[in-house]
Amino acid sequence: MNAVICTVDIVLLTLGDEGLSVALLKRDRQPFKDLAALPGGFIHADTDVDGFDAAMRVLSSKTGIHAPYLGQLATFSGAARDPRGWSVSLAYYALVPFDVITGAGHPDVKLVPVDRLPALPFDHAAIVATAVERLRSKSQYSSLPCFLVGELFTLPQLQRVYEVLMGEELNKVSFRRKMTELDVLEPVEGQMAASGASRPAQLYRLKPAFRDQPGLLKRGL
Amino acid sequence: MNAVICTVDIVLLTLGDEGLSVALLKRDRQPFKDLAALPGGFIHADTDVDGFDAAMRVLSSKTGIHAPYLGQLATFSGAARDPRGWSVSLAYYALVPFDVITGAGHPDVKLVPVDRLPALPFDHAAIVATAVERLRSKSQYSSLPCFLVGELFTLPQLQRVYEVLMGEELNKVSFRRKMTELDVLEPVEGQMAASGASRPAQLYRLKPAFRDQPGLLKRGL
DNA sequence: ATAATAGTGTCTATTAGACACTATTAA
DNA sequence: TTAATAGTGTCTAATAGACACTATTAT
Repeated sequence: MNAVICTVDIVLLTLGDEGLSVALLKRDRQPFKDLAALPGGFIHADTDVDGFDAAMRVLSSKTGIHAPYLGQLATFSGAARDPRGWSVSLAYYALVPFDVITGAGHPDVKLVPVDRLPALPFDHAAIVATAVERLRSKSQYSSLPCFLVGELFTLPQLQRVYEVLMGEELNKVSFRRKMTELDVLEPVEGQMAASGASRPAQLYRLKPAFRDQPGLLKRGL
Repeated sequence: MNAVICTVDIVLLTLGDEGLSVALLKRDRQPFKDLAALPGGFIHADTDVDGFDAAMRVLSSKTGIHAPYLGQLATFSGAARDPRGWSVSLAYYALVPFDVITGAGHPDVKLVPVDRLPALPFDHAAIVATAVERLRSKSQYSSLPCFLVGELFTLPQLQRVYEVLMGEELNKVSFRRKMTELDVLEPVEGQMAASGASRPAQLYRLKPAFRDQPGLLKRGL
């Protein structure tokens, strides 16, 4: 009755010069050996506490990255998605600042813009699409995009992140009102970001209570 | 490496006189035999196409009910949730009009208000809580609650459903504006609902395109 | 006619966006 | 000083809610 392959797959997203990108890894075993795919692996029933724990293990062992945000995405399952048999993939999505990936210096990790994906094995294309959709949706009404910037950031930087995710320009006054309403940021006193030949911007960071999970707005934008 | 129990559990929700309620079934086997629990069962890797297919099978075989809405909720997993070992439960939630459950006449199915749940086996209490939260959240900005009323309904009936789910009274004019904006309903010409000694209300039904999935609002409420 | 609830027109309050103005830096 | 971008005050537009009025039924 039961002969199900149980795996975890991670959609590690970041925002770089080429837009929203996903981390892909060359597969080191069959099936689809040597193809670029999502970082993933089997559930280790003897050592993993639960799916989230397995996701953290897979993410850090395959990429060396500790993401500030890691959340359950959805579960992809069925007889057709893996040639080895009926399988379940617990898909998680992680958000991480660009320089955390480049800085981790894992040479196998390739960042690929989500709108220029190569053909992916299994149903990984659908998993990535679901993750992107989830991130874009949550960007409408939460502070989730804050996990794509570094620990310290300015409001103009953050606004540009929101704008890329939402695919539209945002009103500066409204955006700042919404950030105030979200109430997840605190200014870092005295510090300013060095920009070009213009006024430097106030630096902010996430309030401690929101470093692991986003804050939510009543009304979006 | 793999010895994972793969199951499906269904949170079947409906709206009755006692408020939002969940369908529980007396377990017919160990563990927790004879305790009330969510309808669930093992994945049948030899016959189920995928998790959704397994959820439909479990729902109809255990309760005899075909729900107008069935969606993936989340996946609950880990070493501790099932005494038999490391397990994965693909949790789905289903919405169904009250009279579909009572009319199906499955005597084992007990409807229990979600705010007066008995102690439940496994992590079923957490699964139900997640489903209720999801439904309440989606009620803010989608037509999901429409799946809790019958095929034909009036706007005052639907508004009462939204009010129960959201736990607050809604402005009649605003509610109707939002329903118009959602654009998922069509009036059933000529028909009126028989009420008491007052003006009968126009009957509506879901537009065919929205009979399987809800419509969404830009701005909530 | 009266009571009861459905449905709508319209005014007011709240929220979002446009726009302009001041602030602060490098060159 | 100018150029460039940060940050804010304030007016206008859009949206949501309050309230009252008309509509339609049973008694």
